[in-house]
Amino acid sequence: MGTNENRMQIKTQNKKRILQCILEHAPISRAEIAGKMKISKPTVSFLVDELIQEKWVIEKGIGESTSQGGRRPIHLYFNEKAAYIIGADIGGTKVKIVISDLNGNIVAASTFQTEHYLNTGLLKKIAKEISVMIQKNDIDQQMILGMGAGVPGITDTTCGIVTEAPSLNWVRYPFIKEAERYLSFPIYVDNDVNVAALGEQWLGNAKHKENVLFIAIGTGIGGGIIIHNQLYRGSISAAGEMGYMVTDKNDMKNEFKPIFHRYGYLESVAGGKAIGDKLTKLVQQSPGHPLYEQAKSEELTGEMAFTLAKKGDEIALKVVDEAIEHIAYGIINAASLLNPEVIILGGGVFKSSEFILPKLREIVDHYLPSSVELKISQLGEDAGVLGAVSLFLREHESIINFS
Amino acid sequence: MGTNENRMQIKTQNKKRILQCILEHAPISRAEIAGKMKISKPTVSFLVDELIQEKWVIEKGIGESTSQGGRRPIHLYFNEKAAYIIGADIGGTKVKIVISDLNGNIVAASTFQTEHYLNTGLLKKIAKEISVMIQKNDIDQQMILGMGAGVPGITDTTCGIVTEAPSLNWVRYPFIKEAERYLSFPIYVDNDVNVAALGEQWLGNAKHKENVLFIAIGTGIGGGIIIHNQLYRGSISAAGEMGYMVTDKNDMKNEFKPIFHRYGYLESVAGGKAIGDKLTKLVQQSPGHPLYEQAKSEELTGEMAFTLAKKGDEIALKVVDEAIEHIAYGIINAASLLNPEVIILGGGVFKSSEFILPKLREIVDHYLPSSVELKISQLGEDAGVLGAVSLFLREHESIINFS
DNA sequence: ATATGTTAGTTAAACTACTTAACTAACTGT
DNA sequence: ACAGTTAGTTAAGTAGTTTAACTAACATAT
Repeated sequence: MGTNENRMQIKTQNKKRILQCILEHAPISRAEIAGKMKISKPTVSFLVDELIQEKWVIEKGIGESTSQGGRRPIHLYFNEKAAYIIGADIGGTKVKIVISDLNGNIVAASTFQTEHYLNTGLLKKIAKEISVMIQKNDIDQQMILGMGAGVPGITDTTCGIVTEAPSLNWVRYPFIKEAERYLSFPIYVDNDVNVAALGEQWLGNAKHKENVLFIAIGTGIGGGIIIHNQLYRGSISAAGEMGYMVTDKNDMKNEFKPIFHRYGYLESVAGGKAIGDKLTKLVQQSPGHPLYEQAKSEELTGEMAFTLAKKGDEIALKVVDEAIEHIAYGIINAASLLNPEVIILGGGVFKSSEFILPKLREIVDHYLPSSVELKISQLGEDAGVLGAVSLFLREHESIINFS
Repeated sequence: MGTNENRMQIKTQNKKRILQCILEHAPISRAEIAGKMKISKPTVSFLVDELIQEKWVIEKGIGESTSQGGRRPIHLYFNEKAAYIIGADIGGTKVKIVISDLNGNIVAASTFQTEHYLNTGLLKKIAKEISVMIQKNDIDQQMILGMGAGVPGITDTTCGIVTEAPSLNWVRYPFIKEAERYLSFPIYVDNDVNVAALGEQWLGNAKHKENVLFIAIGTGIGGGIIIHNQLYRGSISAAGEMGYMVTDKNDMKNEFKPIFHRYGYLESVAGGKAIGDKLTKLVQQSPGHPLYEQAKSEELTGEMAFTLAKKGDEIALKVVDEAIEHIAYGIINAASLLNPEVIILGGGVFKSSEFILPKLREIVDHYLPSSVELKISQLGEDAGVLGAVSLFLREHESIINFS
């Protein structure tokens, strides 16, 4: 009957704030915390003692007195090894799983190809893989807090259902419900790009930025938006769908047919697949081109286009430059609207970042009134898994849940 | 020394939540509040009694028992007349001021032309106008909580400085500091479009929507973004600058020169001024056109273009249709990225909404995968002033400050 | 009419988690 | 060794909440 919510809340809240403070400013003393957080010294001492008992915090070493003397402070540290979290990046071609500590240090990692398990139960395989990782690394089962996962599709994060993930053949797939059949800890899912954005904000190039746009350019083009330090998913989890942007009004009318839903204009002219297709088409019309024969029998890829372009191939250069231009206008549009502190570029295409970034910057800086920081994903391949860990940390209601 | 912040906070917070609950669900009883908010009955009773003492809440009438009997509940109402707030919409051509009660009912309104007071102290005039309004309507000075204001320019809301407002000749104008010279209550400023967005969310077509995009198309084009029920201003207060969007890659390269800063591509092809200019140019080349002579001596306006287009004039129709197309692509781009619940169209151009809206809807619905609610501003001319009132209510730290 | 059950709102006591004030511990400099 | 300073603890007090038990006011059935 009734709840202690009000009374409880204030204590839990203070505890969380103190833990957050220790995490950010370690090493730090009890006295310093009391000063910073405007909580009285006895309260801080009491709550810190509880946190130490619960293993979230450790005392280690003592600091120096000031020049005016005084007792030396006891250093408090966040105990990053207090618990572990699983991060899973489920892609169309491969699945990446890590076990991470609370500071995002990867203590174990594993990868497998998606295709072999698409029909035989992907989550069963994931659970098995996790159990192997736990055993191999001799981790206490009890110390695993839970799992975060990123999936390539529209996800209803509140009920844990993947609305649509074409590359996994999932439609209204009850991800969390399925996962809970094999895994006995709490699980959270979100779109892979959103998750990657969280990763970059936690440990990458968007650290300490309140408003972030993460743009992933792989086969298609997607965006993850962080606003006021919070993931913004939109009214129906469709925020960040940059692939649907229109950067050329006339081209739009002449060539583009929005017949295939889930496939937007910008993707159709600047996505990885689109670049590959266009290259294939042009090379097929150019006898004498080094890939002329190859292009007759198979589709060339976007990656090939960038490799060729870097070598100075004119056809590839043309294809690539045009794609870059479209992306630049997409970025201008997004930045005009969102005015983020930083825009992070990720996804497969950006392995050629040294090649692309200067070109992008030139166009963007030229047309945008207020300049934006434009950076490449710092975590690269790990953005997904670490973001998944971050997702868990943010969503899970526990002492460790910072906002 | 030290603060009672922790203890105080929880009480104030509960009080605010209760007041908010009464505001939303009036008439409501103490018992109902206790149930809804999960606060114990004695606490609710105590806090409600305080709120009644402070005049925020009034008891009025009693409700019916349930069919199973029981004491009849006492109806609690939010006392919308507990205090009054000034809302000011400062435009390039006119200034509109209202005195509003706490529910946004306008109890007094006044308007004057901006130009006469641009150099002789706009804020002094505003203060004078307010004082006249207060006297005329016999309002107790003490009951005025403060003022919110919207200005047509980039505004640093944290320190109350208008960074740039071309139509007012303001550069780094210390708005709040100036205002406080003449007015003795707290004041908040923000960009006019942001403020209008707040207005629509409070009392207009965006009511109860968490994520809103307000697009104002007047001389230029601007946007106001509400995300997670909070105004999103961007990293340097430049969010929503939709005027800088690019909807036509080639046109961009050929014609558009971003020479004049603070003037974007989309504005340059679809803003009110741009429409007028284009019409003028085309009419000048069309001898026999009803406005042929007029166009030689003066610039035609965007409004004229719409009036003509509605009558079926082919030249105007062409100009207007092209602008609408650009705006539609702008909306598609914005909606792709933001996926808001609703997009509200406001600003001068949308006096011709019956004409424009169907055309816009057709293009947008055709190219956007997830359909968006596209609506005209419900508050119209009052969006600014009422939004300004809402701005005050949100920003001001008082019992009335809901989030 | 009266008894019974139900719901609204109040009162009194208990409890939680905070604060202040005064303490001890441990250090620097003269 | 003594004064001055800072870190952390202890003890008492306080604010704001809760629970439990109350009164008030109603409907329905006997």
